[in-house]
Amino acid sequence: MSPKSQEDYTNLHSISEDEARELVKRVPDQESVDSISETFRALSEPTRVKILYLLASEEMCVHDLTTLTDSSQSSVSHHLKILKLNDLVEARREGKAVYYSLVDQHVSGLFSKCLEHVEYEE
Amino acid sequence: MSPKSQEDYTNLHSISEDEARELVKRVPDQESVDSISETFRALSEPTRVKILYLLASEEMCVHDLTTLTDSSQSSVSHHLKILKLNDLVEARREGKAVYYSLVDQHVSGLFSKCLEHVEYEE
DNA sequence: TTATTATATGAACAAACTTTAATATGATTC
DNA sequence: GAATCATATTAAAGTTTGTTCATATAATAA
Repeated sequence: MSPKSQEDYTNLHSISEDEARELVKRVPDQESVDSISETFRALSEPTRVKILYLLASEEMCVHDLTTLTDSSQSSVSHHLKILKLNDLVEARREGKAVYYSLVDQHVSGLFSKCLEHVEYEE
Repeated sequence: MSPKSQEDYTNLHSISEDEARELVKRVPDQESVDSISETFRALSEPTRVKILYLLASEEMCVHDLTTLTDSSQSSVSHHLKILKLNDLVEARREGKAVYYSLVDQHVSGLFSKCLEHVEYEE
């Protein structure tokens, strides 16, 4: 798991100590686990999901994102900041407007996978 | 976006009204957006991420998940409940123990995609 | 039946998150 | 430079989330 995690695998019930060691190897280290969960957290809010779906097609200014997501300007700005901090979107300024776009295409992949799951739940 | 969302696309800045209508069609309806963000929320906590990585290999009882994630029994139970409510894991009882396992393989796919992104950020 | 083991649940508290309102900053136009 | 437009930031308020502690339930063993 991580260098600091305890490694006392005596007292396991459903798996052996050896299995435990193998399984734990397949869990990313703590830093990666934290990055993964932070990324998912950035994707865990409806307005942010909408923003990313809109940006999946093309870049857009904040004003238009505000209109199309039916949220307040301030709220959209806050959400964009969170997405940016997680390297999901990037911004470029052109005159008074700031245009946001997706950083990479992994996001779209994540959404497809997530939709597959959601639809699987039915 | 959703049947209830406003559809006043006059006053857009960076895209045309027609583009707006096209883009909005590509955003899932509100219910799907909510499901997607809820699923991501379930994945947005480090202990839950670890649990899912462990279960990706094989089913496991709560006690062993508690040991391997280095969390308290109560905390793991609460997390498992959230994962179950989101149809990410399922449980079967065998004697005193309850064994949890992944519901489907989409989760592993989601993790790979997310790791790709996290590593891309570097 | 009582005790023990494994897991789940409920309440309480702190920490984190989201929204709003007000204001600040940056860029353009008059 | 003053006014305006687009976006960002800050602080405050309300809400949600995660942990812990205590306790409940379920199954088995003594």
